[in-house]
Amino acid sequence: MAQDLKLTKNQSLVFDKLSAAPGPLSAYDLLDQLRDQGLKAPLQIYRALEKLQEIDLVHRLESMNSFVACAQPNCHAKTGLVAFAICEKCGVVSEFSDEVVQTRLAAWADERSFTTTKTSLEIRGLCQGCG
Amino acid sequence: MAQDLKLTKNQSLVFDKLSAAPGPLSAYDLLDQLRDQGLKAPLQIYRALEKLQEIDLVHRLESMNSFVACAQPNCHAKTGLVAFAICEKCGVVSEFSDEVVQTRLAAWADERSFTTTKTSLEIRGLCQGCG
DNA sequence: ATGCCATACGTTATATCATAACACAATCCA
DNA sequence: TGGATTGTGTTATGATATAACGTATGGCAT
Repeated sequence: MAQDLKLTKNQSLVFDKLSAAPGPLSAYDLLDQLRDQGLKAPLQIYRALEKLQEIDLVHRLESMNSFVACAQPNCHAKTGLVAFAICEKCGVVSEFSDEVVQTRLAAWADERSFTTTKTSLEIRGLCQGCG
Repeated sequence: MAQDLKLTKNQSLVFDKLSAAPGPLSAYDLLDQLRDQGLKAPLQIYRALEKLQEIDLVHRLESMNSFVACAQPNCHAKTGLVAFAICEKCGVVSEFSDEVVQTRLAAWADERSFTTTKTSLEIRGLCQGCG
């Protein structure tokens, strides 16, 4: 509910749902949960998600086709690297960032004149509680 | 065509196609290309891919729902970390591995008693030729 | 305010990716 | 040789994502 200032109605609905959720949600999970508020079609969700990702309020988890609210808005998205640890049992996602990894990958890219636009780093496994 | 020794017919067909391809292929790309050889249903492809991934001959690119043959079979899959740089223009995928990144992620996990089963690391952008 | 432009919205249809469930065949190996 | 495991073929269905179209809304320069 925080910085909804610039957000449109659909974007706010989607962001608020994601923020309140205990774990990642798929686009269709979101759609199901937002039918009450008048959303009816997948595109309404996907468009909101697209915008939210652009402004780094939401991240997409590539390995599970789902989405999470950013844990620290305006924080480490700027660093260019956001990483996730995903518990395959309880579904909890931990977002983190690591300078060393980031630097290392930047060096790899630089050596090869590779221009990075987006990096996704996802660790799957079992969290402390579930392991 | 290399170590097909243990592979079944479908697995070989899929692996050979992927090995010969200049870039990643989706399951349905593979299906289209293998209809001549008698494959008819998506499941035949997915099952072969599943097995090939288990034995580390094939990797899945999470960020694009497609698959590549492993560049160095029996090599850095063992290290527990395989990374990919994907050119969004020409589609070329570079597979690499990095000890430092791997160590760093292992440390992160260890500190939190997170048991890693699989890590995916994908860098998207433009390769030297396309940048 | 008026007009323009960019962005967002709503809707229908369709494309793309992936698995469930079931029956049968091949292979391993005790 | 027979039981277990793994692979196969097939049909059906589920899940994820985008194309294409027209309308509406909001910022902002004139």
